[in-house]
Amino acid sequence: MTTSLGAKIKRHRQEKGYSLDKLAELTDSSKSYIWELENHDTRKPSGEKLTRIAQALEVTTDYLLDDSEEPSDEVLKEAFFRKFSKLEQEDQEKIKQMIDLWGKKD
Amino acid sequence: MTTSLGAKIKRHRQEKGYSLDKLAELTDSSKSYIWELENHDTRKPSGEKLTRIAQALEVTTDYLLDDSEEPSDEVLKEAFFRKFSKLEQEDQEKIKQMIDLWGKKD
DNA sequence: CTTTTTTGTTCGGCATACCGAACAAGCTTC
DNA sequence: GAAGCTTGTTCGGTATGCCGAACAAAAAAG
Repeated sequence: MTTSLGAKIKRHRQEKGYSLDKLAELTDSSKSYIWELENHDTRKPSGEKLTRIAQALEVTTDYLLDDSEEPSDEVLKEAFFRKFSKLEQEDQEKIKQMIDLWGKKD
Repeated sequence: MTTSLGAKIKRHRQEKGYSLDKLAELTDSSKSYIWELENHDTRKPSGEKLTRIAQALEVTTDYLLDDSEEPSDEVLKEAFFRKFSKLEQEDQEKIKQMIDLWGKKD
């Protein structure tokens, strides 16, 4: 049961309640192109577009490209981590400390 | 200190001792295109090409695309991740929310 | 209902991703 | 030196990524 790139984009976009326009805006794309991606499986977006879309939908590029994979916890976690990487160093440190703290409680 | 996509490909290709031809073969590309990627920073490879290249060079697509990241960060990611995954679901959610919040400030 | 706003769809066209093949510039080995 | 490899470079062409803007459908407001 293969799930195409287009179907994945559509599913995650709708799960997030985004219109074509909204997702286009979030990814610096045109809504017509987003529509083409969803409905014509022949399209091969550039790495840049793909990462923008993956970020907006909070999944990984690898997940989007792989025809068979289901959105597992791993995928969501990785997408989450990408956000973390974008934070300022200082804030990253705070989060790390928190994780250390929580990790020790029982 | 930004490192462009082209520079990264070239560096990792040479570190692995691959010729243009060899990398092209590994990624189902033409060597002329690989050369263009390395030497013309205007190029924006498709998601498919990008993942093939990332696989051949044993790096991540995110690393290739992000202008600032250093390869050693990859190791840090994994360590951070392992800790995070050990937290209880509830605590993971809290961390997520915090990251979302901090990510939005500018 | 009619009008307005939001959403999805189609289409023509410019820019560029990507290729094959030819050309150059090193090498080795004779 | 020349002949033969192996690398890197250039270039013309085709396919397609991606856009804007117009059109259609549906939903919300009046």
